[in-house]
Amino acid sequence: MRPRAFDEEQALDAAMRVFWEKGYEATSLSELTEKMNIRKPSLYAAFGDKRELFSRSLDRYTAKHLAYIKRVLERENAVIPAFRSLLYDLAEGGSAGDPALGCLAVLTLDELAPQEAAWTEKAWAHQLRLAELFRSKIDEGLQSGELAQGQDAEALGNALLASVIGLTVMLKTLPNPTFIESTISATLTLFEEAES
Amino acid sequence: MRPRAFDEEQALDAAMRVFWEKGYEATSLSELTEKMNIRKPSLYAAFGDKRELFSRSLDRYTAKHLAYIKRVLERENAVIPAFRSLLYDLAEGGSAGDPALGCLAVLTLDELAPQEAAWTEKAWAHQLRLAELFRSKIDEGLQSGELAQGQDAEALGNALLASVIGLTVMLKTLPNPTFIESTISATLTLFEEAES
DNA sequence: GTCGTTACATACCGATCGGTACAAAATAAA
DNA sequence: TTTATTTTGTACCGATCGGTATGTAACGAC
Repeated sequence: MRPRAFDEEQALDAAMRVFWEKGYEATSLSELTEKMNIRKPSLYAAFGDKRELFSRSLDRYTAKHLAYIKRVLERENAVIPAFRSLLYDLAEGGSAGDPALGCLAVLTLDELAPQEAAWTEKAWAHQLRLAELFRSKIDEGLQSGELAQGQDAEALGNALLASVIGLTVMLKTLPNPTFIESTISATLTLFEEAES
Repeated sequence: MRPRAFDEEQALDAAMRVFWEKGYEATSLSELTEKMNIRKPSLYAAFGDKRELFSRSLDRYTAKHLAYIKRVLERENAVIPAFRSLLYDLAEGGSAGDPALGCLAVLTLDELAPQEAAWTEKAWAHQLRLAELFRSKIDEGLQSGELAQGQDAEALGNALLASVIGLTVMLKTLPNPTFIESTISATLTLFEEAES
């Protein structure tokens, strides 16, 4: 009967951001309630416990992240420029504008792999969706003739995903721009035609 | 005057292993003392606090890891087979024999980047040493004629490092072998000659 | 207005966290 | 054998952890 004094999605966004910055273990309820600007009982009433809150944060993150990657890949029709655009976008911090933030799904894989199977499965499923996205974009290039026949779109997509993950992790330390630049340009040579 | 009842390096190895499996935050002193098989006062006398113990564990890890990578790359004279060997070795769990363990240096970058600059600098310095190792191996291939001239050894090394990091993270969820196999084979096409 | 219900803030819970005081035990030097 | 010194195990410290009991405030229904 008494209405919520806070916006649930807004609070969830704040929680997602904290988990994104610090990971699950290093995030305390005190910091969560502070950044979400609600008190603990409200948090527990609306989201359950810390684990459920993280789970919902991760869901929200992967949904937004997938949409963001899809959007970036669609900015360019041609495949190689599209991936070049994606890689440079990531280097500049992607949707959040901060390269040092990294990726919550990757952090979940890395930090929580041994201990929380359900979460790492979520995070991995997200990577598989990205791989599928990559593959379908590459398929477009194969059909349009931009890419030479004989390349394995799925394998290439997987390799690009590995590169994206690796690059994302490296960016957390803000390496110098020439390092990033050279890494990206070499990564894009994955698209060069293989001479069987 | 009273001698140590435990071997310091052995205890440090045990600590390193726990941090490696769980990360810094999720590792408690209780678990450390249990796995190291020493009591807390002994731990603090020998290693300082938890942070110093982690720091020494990380140093030990990077030293061993660098030596391991170097060893693997030297197993094959030719560059491409050497990197193929490295990637498949990682897929089978590397020196520890467990792919799901991942890499402590990568985990440090990912988990501790915002909060502990000294550690992430150490972890990043390690990645730079790996990149340099990759570059010098690639240079060998350029000089021997195995690789076509005109390739940027440093850029290629960086891109391979990104792939290795990404692959390592992916392996923490034990994806199916065909996924890994296709990722590796596509990654190795980085060595295909670029047609300027 | 009154009532029923919900969300709110405060204040608290046991458990565990990282870290230490202290005294017994073990050794090398004398 | 005594003594000085270090390590050891136990038992404990304050702080913080995730999570909750409780009473009050704010609304919709009537």
